[in-house]
Amino acid sequence: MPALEKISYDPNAPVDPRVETLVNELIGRVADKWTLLVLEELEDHGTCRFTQLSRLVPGISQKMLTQTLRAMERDGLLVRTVHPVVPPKVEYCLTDLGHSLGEAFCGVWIWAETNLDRIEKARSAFDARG
Amino acid sequence: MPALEKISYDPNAPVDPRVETLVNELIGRVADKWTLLVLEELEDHGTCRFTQLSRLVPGISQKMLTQTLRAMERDGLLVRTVHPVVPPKVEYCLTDLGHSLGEAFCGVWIWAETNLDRIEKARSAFDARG
DNA sequence: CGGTATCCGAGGGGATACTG
DNA sequence: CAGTATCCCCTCGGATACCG
Repeated sequence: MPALEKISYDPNAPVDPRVETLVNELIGRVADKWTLLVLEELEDHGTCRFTQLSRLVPGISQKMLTQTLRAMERDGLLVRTVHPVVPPKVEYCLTDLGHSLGEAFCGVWIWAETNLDRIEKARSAFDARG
Repeated sequence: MPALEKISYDPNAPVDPRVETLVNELIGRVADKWTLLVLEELEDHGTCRFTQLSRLVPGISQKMLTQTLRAMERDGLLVRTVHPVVPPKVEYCLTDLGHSLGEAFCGVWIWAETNLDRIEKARSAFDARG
Protein backbone atom coordinates (compact mmCIF):
# COMPACT_ATOMS: atom_id res chain seq x y z
CA MET A 1 0.00 0.00 0.00
CA PRO A 2 1.36 3.42 -0.96
CA ALA A 3 2.44 5.68 1.85
CA LEU A 4 -0.34 8.21 2.15
CA GLU A 5 1.23 9.39 5.38
CA LYS A 6 3.74 11.30 3.27
CA ILE A 7 1.09 13.93 2.78
CA SER A 8 1.83 16.81 5.09
CA TYR A 9 -1.38 18.05 6.65
CA ASP A 10 -1.71 19.56 10.09
CA PRO A 11 -5.22 18.98 11.39
CA ASN A 12 -4.52 21.36 14.26
CA ALA A 13 -3.78 24.27 11.96
CA PRO A 14 -6.31 27.03 12.67
CA VAL A 15 -8.92 27.14 9.92
CA ASP A 16 -11.45 29.89 9.35
CA PRO A 17 -14.73 28.21 10.41
CA ARG A 18 -16.50 29.83 7.48
CA VAL A 19 -14.03 28.21 5.11
CA GLU A 20 -14.41 24.92 6.95
CA THR A 21 -18.16 25.00 6.34
CA LEU A 22 -17.61 25.70 2.65
CA VAL A 23 -15.09 22.87 2.40
CA ASN A 24 -17.53 20.49 4.09
CA GLU A 25 -20.29 21.48 1.70
CA LEU A 26 -17.96 21.08 -1.25
CA ILE A 27 -16.91 17.61 -0.15
CA GLY A 28 -20.52 16.66 0.45
CA ARG A 29 -21.35 17.82 -3.05
CA VAL A 30 -18.40 16.15 -4.72
CA ALA A 31 -18.45 12.88 -2.76
CA ASP A 32 -21.79 12.10 -4.34
CA LYS A 33 -22.20 8.51 -5.55
CA TRP A 34 -23.09 9.32 -9.16
CA THR A 35 -20.45 12.04 -9.43
CA LEU A 36 -17.77 9.55 -8.39
CA LEU A 37 -18.98 6.91 -10.84
CA VAL A 38 -19.14 9.37 -13.75
CA LEU A 39 -15.72 10.71 -12.78
CA GLU A 40 -14.33 7.18 -12.83
CA GLU A 41 -15.72 6.40 -16.27
CA LEU A 42 -14.45 9.65 -17.77
CA GLU A 43 -11.01 8.94 -16.30
CA ASP A 44 -11.00 5.45 -17.78
CA HIS A 45 -12.52 6.17 -21.20
CA GLY A 46 -11.67 9.82 -21.85
CA THR A 47 -14.20 12.00 -23.68
CA CYS A 48 -17.66 10.40 -23.75
CA ARG A 49 -21.10 11.06 -25.20
CA PHE A 50 -24.30 11.09 -23.16
CA THR A 51 -25.67 7.72 -24.20
CA GLN A 52 -22.25 6.15 -23.87
CA LEU A 53 -22.03 7.32 -20.25
CA SER A 54 -25.53 6.08 -19.48
CA ARG A 55 -24.38 2.63 -20.63
CA LEU A 56 -21.06 2.82 -18.75
CA VAL A 57 -22.44 3.90 -15.37
CA PRO A 58 -24.38 0.93 -14.01
CA GLY A 59 -27.91 1.70 -12.88
CA ILE A 60 -27.95 5.46 -13.45
CA SER A 61 -31.20 6.97 -14.75
CA GLN A 62 -31.30 9.56 -17.51
CA LYS A 63 -32.45 12.14 -15.00
CA MET A 64 -29.61 11.57 -12.55
CA LEU A 65 -27.03 11.46 -15.35
CA THR A 66 -28.23 14.84 -16.64
CA GLN A 67 -28.26 16.34 -13.13
CA THR A 68 -24.84 14.93 -12.31
CA LEU A 69 -23.27 16.15 -15.55
CA ARG A 70 -24.76 19.64 -15.09
CA ALA A 71 -23.47 19.89 -11.53
CA MET A 72 -20.02 18.73 -12.58
CA GLU A 73 -19.98 21.21 -15.45
CA ARG A 74 -21.02 23.99 -13.10
CA ASP A 75 -18.23 23.08 -10.69
CA GLY A 76 -15.72 23.18 -13.56
CA LEU A 77 -14.97 19.45 -13.34
CA LEU A 78 -15.84 18.78 -16.97
CA VAL A 79 -16.57 20.56 -20.24
CA ARG A 80 -19.73 19.99 -22.26
CA THR A 81 -19.33 20.41 -26.01
CA VAL A 82 -22.37 20.55 -28.28
CA HIS A 83 -21.69 19.73 -31.92
CA PRO A 84 -24.29 21.42 -34.18
CA VAL A 85 -25.13 18.37 -36.25
CA VAL A 86 -28.11 16.11 -36.77
CA PRO A 87 -28.55 13.90 -34.94
CA PRO A 88 -27.26 15.93 -31.97
CA LYS A 89 -23.83 15.06 -30.62
CA VAL A 90 -22.74 16.18 -27.15
CA GLU A 91 -19.38 15.30 -25.67
CA TYR A 92 -18.22 15.41 -22.06
CA CYS A 93 -14.54 15.76 -21.18
CA LEU A 94 -12.82 16.13 -17.81
CA THR A 95 -10.95 19.36 -17.09
CA ASP A 96 -7.62 19.48 -15.21
CA LEU A 97 -9.67 20.20 -12.10
CA GLY A 98 -11.75 17.09 -12.74
CA HIS A 99 -8.64 14.96 -13.17
CA SER A 100 -7.15 16.35 -9.95
CA LEU A 101 -10.29 15.36 -8.08
CA GLY A 102 -10.01 11.87 -9.51
CA GLU A 103 -6.45 11.68 -8.22
CA ALA A 104 -7.47 12.97 -4.81
CA PHE A 105 -10.10 10.23 -4.57
CA CYS A 106 -7.55 7.58 -5.52
CA GLY A 107 -6.60 7.28 -1.86
CA VAL A 108 -10.18 6.58 -0.82
CA TRP A 109 -10.66 4.14 -3.68
CA ILE A 110 -7.55 2.22 -2.70
CA TRP A 111 -8.59 2.29 0.95
CA ALA A 112 -11.98 0.81 0.06
CA GLU A 113 -10.46 -1.95 -2.09
CA THR A 114 -7.81 -2.72 0.50
CA ASN A 115 -10.15 -2.88 3.47
CA LEU A 116 -13.30 -4.33 1.92
CA ASP A 117 -12.85 -7.75 3.53
CA ARG A 118 -11.90 -6.27 6.88
CA ILE A 119 -15.08 -4.19 6.94
CA GLU A 120 -17.34 -7.05 5.92
CA LYS A 121 -15.88 -9.08 8.77
CA ALA A 122 -16.37 -6.20 11.20
CA ARG A 123 -20.01 -5.99 10.10
CA SER A 124 -20.58 -9.72 10.51
CA ALA A 125 -19.03 -9.63 13.97
CA PHE A 126 -21.14 -6.60 14.95
CA ASP A 127 -24.35 -8.18 13.68
CA ALA A 128 -23.51 -11.46 15.43
CA ARG A 129 -23.14 -9.65 18.77
CA GLY A 130 -26.75 -8.59 18.31
CA MET B 1 0.68 20.58 -2.98
CA PRO B 2 1.88 17.06 -2.20
CA ALA B 3 2.42 14.73 -5.12
CA LEU B 4 -0.58 12.46 -5.07
CA GLU B 5 0.48 11.15 -8.46
CA LYS B 6 3.07 9.05 -6.65
CA ILE B 7 0.29 6.64 -5.81
CA SER B 8 0.50 3.74 -8.20
CA TYR B 9 -2.97 2.80 -9.35
CA ASP B 10 -3.81 1.38 -12.72
CA PRO B 11 -7.39 2.28 -13.62
CA ASN B 12 -7.22 -0.14 -16.54
CA ALA B 13 -6.44 -3.12 -14.35
CA PRO B 14 -9.25 -5.66 -14.73
CA VAL B 15 -11.48 -5.57 -11.63
CA ASP B 16 -14.13 -8.12 -10.76
CA PRO B 17 -17.37 -6.19 -11.42
CA ARG B 18 -18.89 -7.70 -8.28
CA VAL B 19 -16.04 -6.28 -6.22
CA GLU B 20 -16.37 -2.95 -8.01
CA THR B 21 -20.01 -2.75 -6.95
CA LEU B 22 -19.09 -3.51 -3.35
CA VAL B 23 -16.35 -0.88 -3.41
CA ASN B 24 -18.78 1.68 -4.80
CA GLU B 25 -21.31 0.89 -2.10
CA LEU B 26 -18.62 1.11 0.55
CA ILE B 27 -17.45 4.50 -0.69
CA GLY B 28 -21.03 5.71 -0.86
CA ARG B 29 -21.53 4.60 2.72
CA VAL B 30 -18.29 6.07 4.02
CA ALA B 31 -18.32 9.33 2.05
CA ASP B 32 -21.39 10.37 4.03
CA LYS B 33 -21.35 13.96 5.26
CA TRP B 34 -21.87 13.20 8.96
CA THR B 35 -19.42 10.28 8.91
CA LEU B 36 -16.70 12.55 7.56
CA LEU B 37 -17.40 15.27 10.11
CA VAL B 38 -17.39 12.83 13.04
CA LEU B 39 -14.23 11.24 11.69
CA GLU B 40 -12.57 14.63 11.52
CA GLU B 41 -13.46 15.52 15.10
CA LEU B 42 -12.29 12.19 16.46
CA GLU B 43 -9.00 12.62 14.57
CA ASP B 44 -8.55 16.11 16.00
CA HIS B 45 -9.68 15.50 19.59
CA GLY B 46 -9.06 11.78 20.16
CA THR B 47 -11.51 9.83 22.32
CA CYS B 48 -14.79 11.70 22.79
CA ARG B 49 -18.07 11.33 24.64
CA PHE B 50 -21.50 11.54 23.01
CA THR B 51 -22.46 15.03 24.16
CA GLN B 52 -18.99 16.31 23.41
CA LEU B 53 -19.30 15.12 19.81
CA SER B 54 -22.75 16.63 19.45
CA ARG B 55 -21.20 19.97 20.41
CA LEU B 56 -18.16 19.53 18.17
CA VAL B 57 -20.02 18.56 14.98
CA PRO B 58 -21.85 21.67 13.83
CA GLY B 59 -25.56 21.18 13.15
CA ILE B 60 -25.81 17.44 13.78
CA SER B 61 -29.01 16.19 15.46
CA GLN B 62 -29.00 13.62 18.24
CA LYS B 63 -30.64 11.14 15.90
CA MET B 64 -28.07 11.48 13.15
CA LEU B 65 -25.19 11.38 15.62
CA THR B 66 -26.48 8.10 17.07
CA GLN B 67 -27.04 6.61 13.60
CA THR B 68 -23.65 7.75 12.35
CA LEU B 69 -21.78 6.40 15.38
CA ARG B 70 -23.60 3.05 15.14
CA ALA B 71 -22.77 2.70 11.45
CA MET B 72 -19.13 3.60 12.07
CA GLU B 73 -18.93 1.11 14.93
CA ARG B 74 -20.48 -1.58 12.74
CA ASP B 75 -17.93 -0.89 9.99
CA GLY B 76 -15.10 -1.19 12.53
CA LEU B 77 -14.11 2.47 12.21
CA LEU B 78 -14.48 3.21 15.91
CA VAL B 79 -14.93 1.48 19.25
CA ARG B 80 -17.76 2.30 21.64
CA THR B 81 -16.94 1.84 25.33
CA VAL B 82 -19.68 1.95 27.95
CA HIS B 83 -18.53 2.73 31.49
CA PRO B 84 -20.96 1.26 34.05
CA VAL B 85 -21.31 4.38 36.18
CA VAL B 86 -24.05 6.88 37.00
CA PRO B 87 -24.53 9.13 35.20
CA PRO B 88 -23.72 6.97 32.15
CA LYS B 89 -20.42 7.54 30.40
CA VAL B 90 -19.85 6.33 26.83
CA GLU B 91 -16.64 6.94 24.94
CA TYR B 92 -15.95 6.75 21.21
CA CYS B 93 -12.44 6.10 19.91
CA LEU B 94 -11.18 5.61 16.34
CA THR B 95 -9.67 2.25 15.44
CA ASP B 96 -6.62 1.86 13.18
CA LEU B 97 -9.07 1.31 10.34
CA GLY B 98 -10.81 4.57 11.20
CA HIS B 99 -7.51 6.45 11.23
CA SER B 100 -6.54 4.95 7.88
CA LEU B 101 -9.80 6.18 6.38
CA GLY B 102 -9.07 9.64 7.74
CA GLU B 103 -5.68 9.57 6.05
CA ALA B 104 -7.21 8.37 2.79
CA PHE B 105 -9.61 11.30 2.85
CA CYS B 106 -6.78 13.74 3.49
CA GLY B 107 -6.24 13.99 -0.25
CA VAL B 108 -9.84 14.96 -0.86
CA TRP B 109 -9.80 17.42 2.01
CA ILE B 110 -6.68 19.09 0.67
CA TRP B 111 -8.15 19.12 -2.83
CA ALA B 112 -11.29 20.87 -1.55
CA GLU B 113 -9.32 23.48 0.38
CA THR B 114 -6.93 24.05 -2.49
CA ASN B 115 -9.59 24.44 -5.16
CA LEU B 116 -12.41 26.11 -3.25
CA ASP B 117 -11.89 29.49 -4.91
CA ARG B 118 -11.49 27.97 -8.35
CA ILE B 119 -14.79 26.13 -8.01
CA GLU B 120 -16.69 29.14 -6.74
CA LYS B 121 -15.42 31.09 -9.74
CA ALA B 122 -16.43 28.26 -12.09
CA ARG B 123 -19.91 28.34 -10.56
CA SER B 124 -20.25 32.10 -10.90
CA ALA B 125 -19.14 31.91 -14.52
CA PHE B 126 -21.59 29.08 -15.23
CA ASP B 127 -24.48 30.89 -13.55
CA ALA B 128 -23.63 34.10 -15.39
CA ARG B 129 -23.80 32.31 -18.74
CA GLY B 130 -27.39 31.51 -17.84
C1' DC C 1 -29.58 11.69 -29.86
C1' DG C 2 -29.89 14.20 -25.90
C1' DG C 3 -32.38 15.97 -23.41
C1' DT C 4 -36.90 18.44 -20.42
C1' DA C 5 -41.36 18.01 -17.76
C1' DT C 6 -44.31 15.75 -14.65
C1' DC C 7 -45.85 12.59 -11.31
C1' DC C 8 -45.15 9.78 -7.33
C1' DG C 9 -43.38 6.64 -3.60
C1' DA C 10 -39.56 5.64 -0.27
C1' DG C 11 -36.81 7.19 3.15
C1' DG C 12 -33.50 10.73 4.99
C1' DG C 13 -33.49 13.63 8.60
C1' DG C 14 -35.31 17.44 12.04
C1' DA C 15 -38.18 18.43 16.37
C1' DT C 16 -40.06 16.85 20.35
C1' DA C 17 -41.05 13.89 24.20
C1' DC C 18 -39.76 10.23 27.11
C1' DT C 19 -36.33 6.65 29.78
C1' DG C 20 -32.57 3.81 32.36
C1' DC D 1 -25.73 11.49 30.28
C1' DA D 2 -26.86 8.92 26.46
C1' DG D 3 -29.77 7.48 24.32
C1' DT D 4 -34.92 5.46 22.16
C1' DA D 5 -39.55 6.44 20.18
C1' DT D 6 -42.71 9.05 17.52
C1' DC D 7 -44.34 12.25 14.25
C1' DC D 8 -43.87 14.58 10.09
C1' DC D 9 -41.91 17.15 6.32
C1' DC D 10 -39.48 17.30 2.24
C1' DT D 11 -35.99 16.01 -0.80
C1' DC D 12 -34.04 12.34 -3.73
C1' DG D 13 -34.56 9.68 -7.31
C1' DG D 14 -37.17 6.23 -10.48
C1' DA D 15 -40.73 5.83 -14.22
C1' DT D 16 -43.03 7.69 -17.87
C1' DA D 17 -44.11 10.79 -21.52
C1' DC D 18 -42.87 14.24 -24.64
C1' DC D 19 -39.61 17.62 -27.65
C1' DG D 20 -35.83 19.92 -30.86
